[in-house]
Amino acid sequence: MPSGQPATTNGQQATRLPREFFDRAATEVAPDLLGCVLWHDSPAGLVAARLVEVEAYMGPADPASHSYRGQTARNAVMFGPPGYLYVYFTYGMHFCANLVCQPPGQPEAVLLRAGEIVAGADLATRRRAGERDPAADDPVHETGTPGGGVRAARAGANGRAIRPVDLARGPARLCQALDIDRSQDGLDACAPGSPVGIGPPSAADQQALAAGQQTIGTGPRVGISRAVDRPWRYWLAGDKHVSIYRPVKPRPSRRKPVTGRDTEDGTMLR
DNA sequence: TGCTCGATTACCT
DNA sequence: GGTAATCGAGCAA
Repeated sequence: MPSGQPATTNGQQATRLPREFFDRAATEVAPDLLGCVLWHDSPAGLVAARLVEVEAYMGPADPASHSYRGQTARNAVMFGPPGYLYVYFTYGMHFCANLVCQPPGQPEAVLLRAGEIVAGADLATRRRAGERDPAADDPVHETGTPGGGVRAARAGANGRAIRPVDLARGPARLCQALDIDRSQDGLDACAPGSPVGIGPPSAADQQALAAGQQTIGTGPRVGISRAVDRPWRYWLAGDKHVSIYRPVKPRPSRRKPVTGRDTEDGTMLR
């Protein structure tokens, strides 16, 4: 049962990052989020991930940001107060989660790209394998996950085992492991009682970072075609849970078939 | 209203 | 390494 303020793996109550933590530029918040623990306490159980990779999106000044073109129904949460979860749907089948930064009206956010599952690994594995949460038997949830059926079919097709390192390695995988979708859009990660929250790094992580044993890598963001020169991606150097960097590649056109006549060379333009 | 593209992933060769 | 899957958002006409 969701308690809103879940116990950690050692039974203690989790501490949430304060809202002031997010009331800064996304480029300042992003590296500080590395090592922090994001959790979702759903009806099916608690899953928590230690963040190892994030990206900063800087609002109207950043052509790669969803808020670059102004406020819409989709990105409205970005324009609100800091510490809220902004979840969007992309590629027809994936969800990605962000944490909103800066005060209302300054739509900056940090994309959560990858993490290490530190609690609820069994539940996360089942979700990643395409199984629906047993507790999520309401019809809205059942149909509210576009692509879920595809994923389930694919995962079930060959029963390929999901390696623990791959459970939350990638923004969409992270969302799937934590069962985050558009129904979590707009949740307050800082509010006591919220099913989604984020806490500070473990003592070991804090020590390692402070002592310089753990360093932070920076580089260009993944999968974007604009503002590719800005090194606003941050990760824990050497961590095996960091996703694989793939520069964006222009896709060939996918024009729908035209009845009667194709193009000269037979290729289907988009 | 129709078209294009996308902050991705899994599968196949 | 290449590509299919899949559909919502945003833009142009």
